[in-house]
Amino acid sequence: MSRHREFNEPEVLEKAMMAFWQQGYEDTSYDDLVKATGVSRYGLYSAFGDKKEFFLKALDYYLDMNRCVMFGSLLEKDAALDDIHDYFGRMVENANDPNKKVGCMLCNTAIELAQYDKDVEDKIHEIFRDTKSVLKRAVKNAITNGELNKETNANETADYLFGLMMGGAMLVRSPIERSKIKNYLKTGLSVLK
Amino acid sequence: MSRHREFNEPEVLEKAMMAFWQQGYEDTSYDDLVKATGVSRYGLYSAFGDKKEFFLKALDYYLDMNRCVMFGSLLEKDAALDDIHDYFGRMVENANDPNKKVGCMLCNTAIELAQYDKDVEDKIHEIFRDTKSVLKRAVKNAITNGELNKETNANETADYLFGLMMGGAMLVRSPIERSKIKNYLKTGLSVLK
DNA sequence: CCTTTTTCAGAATGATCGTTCTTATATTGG
DNA sequence: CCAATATAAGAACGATCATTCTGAAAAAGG
Repeated sequence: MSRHREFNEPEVLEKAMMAFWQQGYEDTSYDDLVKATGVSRYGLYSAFGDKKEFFLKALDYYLDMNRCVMFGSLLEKDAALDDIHDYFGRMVENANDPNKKVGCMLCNTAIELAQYDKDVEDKIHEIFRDTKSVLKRAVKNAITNGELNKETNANETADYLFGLMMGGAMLVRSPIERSKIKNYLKTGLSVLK
Repeated sequence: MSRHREFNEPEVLEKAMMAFWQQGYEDTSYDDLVKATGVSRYGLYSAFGDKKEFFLKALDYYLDMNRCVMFGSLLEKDAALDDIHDYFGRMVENANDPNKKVGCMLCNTAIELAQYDKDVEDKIHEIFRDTKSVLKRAVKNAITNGELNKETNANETADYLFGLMMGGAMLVRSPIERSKIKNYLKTGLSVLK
C-alpha cells in the first residue's frame, strides 16, 4: 500500500539550507523553500516540520557540511600556529570571491535570530563554545611549541581570534571592498607572535 | 486657517530612530512606528514619507546624533594613538552594559539592507569611507609622532581598525559573553605599537 | 460663530506570510 | 485490476504587512 516520497531528503535539505544561508531566516518564505527544493509544501512539512524546525535542521546540515571543510586541520588535537594561519587563509580566499557575500550561516544566525529565540541562542552558544575551544587549544599548542611568546594569554587570544573570525564573516556580508577584508585579517593575525 | 501638527519633528524622529535601531528595518512595522512615536499614521506619512524614506531619515538622524559622541576626539585633525584607544575604550564600556545589545545602527544596516538596496549601499559606502579616513589620519599622525613603528602600513592598519570596529559592533549584537568582546578589543588593539 | 482646511484615528485594501485543508493522483499489497 | 493510503499541487485561511482612504474633529481667518 501507499506511495513513496519522490525526493531525497539530504538533497532537499541542502537546497533549503542554501536558501536559508543566502537570504537568512526572515527573508526566506516557505514558498521560497518550495521553489528552491522543487518539493511540495506537503512534502516539506511532513519531512522537515514547520519553518523554524526546518531552519534548525538546515543549520545543523550547514554545520555538518561546512565546519570540517573550513576548519580543516584546526580541528586536530595537535593543531598549532600553521593551522590557525591556514584557516584564516581560507577565509581570505573566500572573501576574495566577490560573489560570495553570504558569510557564515552560524554568524548570520547569531545576529539575526539569537536575540529573539532561545532555542537558537542555545545552539549558537554551544557551537561558539566549541569553536573557542578549538582556537584555544591551537594557541596553547603554539605556545608550547615555542611558536608564540610564552607570555601569551591563551584565553584572551582565543577570544580575540574568535572575534576576528566573526568580524571577518560579517565584513564579507557587508558591501565593503574585498581588499579591506584581506587587510583586516592579515593585520589581525600579526598579533600572533 | 487650518490646524497645526501636534508633534515635534525631531522628537518623533528620535523615537522612530530608536525603534529602527533596536529592531532593524524589516522587523519594524509602520504600526510599530505609530506606537513608538505616538503620532498618527497620517502624520508620519506626511512628515517622513514611506517606510524606506523614514528609515533613511532615521539613519541620518542616528549619524548626526551618535557619531560625534562615539568618535569624539578621533574626529579632530591632530587625533593620534590616544584618541584611537579612547574610542575603543568607549566601545568596551558600551559592550559591558548587558542591556546594550543593539550595536551600531550603521553596521546593522550594512548587514541587513545594503546588499538589497542601492540607496542604502551608497550611503553606507560614503560613511564607511569617511570612517576609514578618520582612522587613517589618526594612524598617520601616530606614526609621525613616533607612537607607532615607522614601518607601520597606515592604509592596512586603518582597514584593520575599521574591521575591528565593525567586528566589535557585530559581536555586541550577538549573544556572546561581554568579557569575550572586551578580550577581542583589548588584544586587537595590541597590534598598535 | 462659521467656513475652510488640515490633522487625526482607524477602517479599508491588496499583498504576502506561515500553516492547514482539499482534491485528485500515484503507488502498493492483495 | 482493485481497494487502500500516502502523496502532490495548490487553494484556502487567518494574520500581518505597507499603504491609502474615509469621515470626524480641531484650529484659524473672516
